[in-house]
Amino acid sequence: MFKELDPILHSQLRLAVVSLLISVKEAEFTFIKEKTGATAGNLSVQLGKLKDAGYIDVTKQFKDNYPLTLCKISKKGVEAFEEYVNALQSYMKPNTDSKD
Amino acid sequence: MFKELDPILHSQLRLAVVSLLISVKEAEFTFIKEKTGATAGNLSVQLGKLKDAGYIDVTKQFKDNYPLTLCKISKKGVEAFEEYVNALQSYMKPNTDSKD
DNA sequence: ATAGAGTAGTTTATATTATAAACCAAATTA
DNA sequence: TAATTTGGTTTATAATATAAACTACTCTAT
Repeated sequence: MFKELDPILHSQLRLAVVSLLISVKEAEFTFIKEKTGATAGNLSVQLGKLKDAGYIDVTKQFKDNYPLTLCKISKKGVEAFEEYVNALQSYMKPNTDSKD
Repeated sequence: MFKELDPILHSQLRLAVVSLLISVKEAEFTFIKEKTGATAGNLSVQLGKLKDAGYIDVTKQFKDNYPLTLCKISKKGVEAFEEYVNALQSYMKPNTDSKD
């Protein structure tokens, strides 16, 4: 009846990050922070979880002497997002009676 | 850019309950338990939260000597659900560039 | 050269949430 | 009348999310 919702994506911030990365392909830590309105600490933790899950690739560099964290969505991340969106349909369209 | 997701509904079980109640109008505790696959304890807690939020109405009766808990979606619940689904669109359709 | 403020994050501690286990009250069955 | 079952609730614990504090630098002004 109701599909499982990937717990990695069922988090407002992580979902926003993945959603954002799907549209922009690559983004800096601070850019994501601004767009999502997250605090740096929270974002740091959630990016770590997305990385651990293999949903994003994180590369750390230096730019103009400052540390720079770049994030990219992975194939697995795109697939998980699509699957998550698909699962949500089962909650949003309650009367799609496909024999439970 | 990303809309807030109502924390009351941003829970797999509570969302399933509300989704279910929107389609059936009224349901018994055990029916909801079966349909959602939740444990009784968890369901009891989450129904309490939905009730406290005013999203559902809970009436307790007796039927054939046994206690019977009936749940109905409220107007507020329907509205919150619609608002939640609407908010989700901002995550699912990342390129709907409506000036952040 | 060094104190103060700013950048870019990470770590840690705390609050919140979800879940499971234990419990309660009554009814049914053996 | 002693299990067992029904229909839950409460409580304890595990998992998650978030904020606050901290690290490690860099830049600027004195």
